[in-house]
Amino acid sequence: MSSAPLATAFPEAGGLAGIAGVVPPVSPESAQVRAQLQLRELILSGELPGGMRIAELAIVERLGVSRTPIRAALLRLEQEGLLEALPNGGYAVRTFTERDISESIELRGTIEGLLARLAAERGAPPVVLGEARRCLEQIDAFLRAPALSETAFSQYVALNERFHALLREMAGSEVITHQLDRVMSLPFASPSAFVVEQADSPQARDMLVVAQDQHWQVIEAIERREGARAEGVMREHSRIAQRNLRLAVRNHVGSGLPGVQLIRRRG
Amino acid sequence: MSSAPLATAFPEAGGLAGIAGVVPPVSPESAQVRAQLQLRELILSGELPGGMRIAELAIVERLGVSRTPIRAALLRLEQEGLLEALPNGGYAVRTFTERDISESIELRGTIEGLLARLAAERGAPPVVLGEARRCLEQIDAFLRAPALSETAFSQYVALNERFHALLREMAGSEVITHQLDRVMSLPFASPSAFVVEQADSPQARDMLVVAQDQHWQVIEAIERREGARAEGVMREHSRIAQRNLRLAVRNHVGSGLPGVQLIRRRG
DNA sequence: AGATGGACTTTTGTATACAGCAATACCGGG
DNA sequence: CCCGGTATTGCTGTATACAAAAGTCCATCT
Repeated sequence: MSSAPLATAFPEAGGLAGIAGVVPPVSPESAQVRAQLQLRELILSGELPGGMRIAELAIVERLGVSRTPIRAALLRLEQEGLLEALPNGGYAVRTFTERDISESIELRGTIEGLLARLAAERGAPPVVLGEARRCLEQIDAFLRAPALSETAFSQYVALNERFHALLREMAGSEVITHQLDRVMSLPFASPSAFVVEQADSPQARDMLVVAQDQHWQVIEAIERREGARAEGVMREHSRIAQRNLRLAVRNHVGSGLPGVQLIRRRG
Repeated sequence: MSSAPLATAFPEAGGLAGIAGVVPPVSPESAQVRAQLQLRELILSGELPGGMRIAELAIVERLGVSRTPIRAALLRLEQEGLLEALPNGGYAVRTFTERDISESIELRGTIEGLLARLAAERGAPPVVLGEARRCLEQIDAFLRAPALSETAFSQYVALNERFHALLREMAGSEVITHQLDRVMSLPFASPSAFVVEQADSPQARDMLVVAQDQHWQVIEAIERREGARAEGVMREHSRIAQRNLRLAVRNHVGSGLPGVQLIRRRG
């Protein structure tokens, strides 16, 4: 607190960090981005529990950066939906009811449906379609095995996200894609949010088989210019996540799942 | 620039404002909010034309507030979609193609459709339904006149927005409503964006009659728990805005419409 | 005892200084 | 005349000082 003149000697590490060593010099990004990432990490890991008031100075001490980048990070996290602004200044860690998450997923499915329909109606670029097919073929290869290893699952997640990204690209709509990104930044709204959680469940593979079939049907619908079908399939596709959400909440699973502590019973 | 020591003598007005009188002491809000509102105003009025790079210092001089609240305002306007962040720091005023706007409207219609469906499926609170009916009856009263005055139009706009707000309330979904708000903050995505523009058109009243019919049909669908119908009507309802957009662009109308300068030919 | 007032503390809002970075312009050499 | 390198300038990122507002706690008065 009294080492002000020294601070500028550590411009990259910033403020107390270089002195107290509170934070290892982790990433080369700007302090703002680092603060944002670290804060998100702290929230999702449960160290900053849902409902807790966030004071800037506390974060300053914790992350070893000055208030300015912290404020920016807090603002961004608020826009992202992880924090809520309190009436008289300051922020609190937001909590989510099961219903909130369910609605996020429904919204995600609706927007993905819109994108799929647009892709079908306008026609998707053949290159992207080709990439999507190849992506799906890779998933097919994974699913050929009767049981899936841990790593197979995480690779599925990667391919799944890639496929969804390609789908967004097919519609060629910057505006809608951008808004979809916003929705997916909400906890658990992303397509693969609960996949890993179900990895050891006996029906886990079957669930993926169903999802993968929907992937193929969407591609087919888009190629055949069947807009309504493409939209419908994507909406239904999102409801797999709904089921997984319900399972996760029922079974109290998910101690390993980052962010579960933010789920509040009753809303 | 050189009056630094004096600045703190004008805490409320802030910095240069109290000295140069660049800005009348308009509102009692915080400097941040004021800056955000004024900046939006400057952008939508075309004083900061589309594509223009925004330097913080320039805004500081213009608004007479220090960099801190300006930065916050810029960040918020970026999230809002009016500015885009440049790769090497700083912002530029975003421009929109006709297609961008069309997609914003389509997205708005899709989300409103989702909300209408949810309201129908879950059942809307009778109180809100009642308010909506009364709102629509007021619009009916306006439309009884064969031709509409300027003020009648602006009152229509107010009632229209109120109706759409009530519709959002019916679904009772905070998450989705919040995202819809985000979408509607994009220029021209709001339900009444182009209504006023068509005020002097001969078919103006007819357009409103059609829109008002859709309003009633949505309410009826929600009351009868007809989810798919409610959704479909709301989607189609948004396409009136699509038509108005096309008209406005074709006729080069809209010199009075705030933000038209942001529409870029070709995308 | 309870309420009320006031001092104190905590926290955010705002202004501003400083450093690094990037673009640009200018100058010298080929 | 053109090219390359360097100085300059302007801008953002960061830190921090200061002020105002909100909350807190205690003492005093009713």
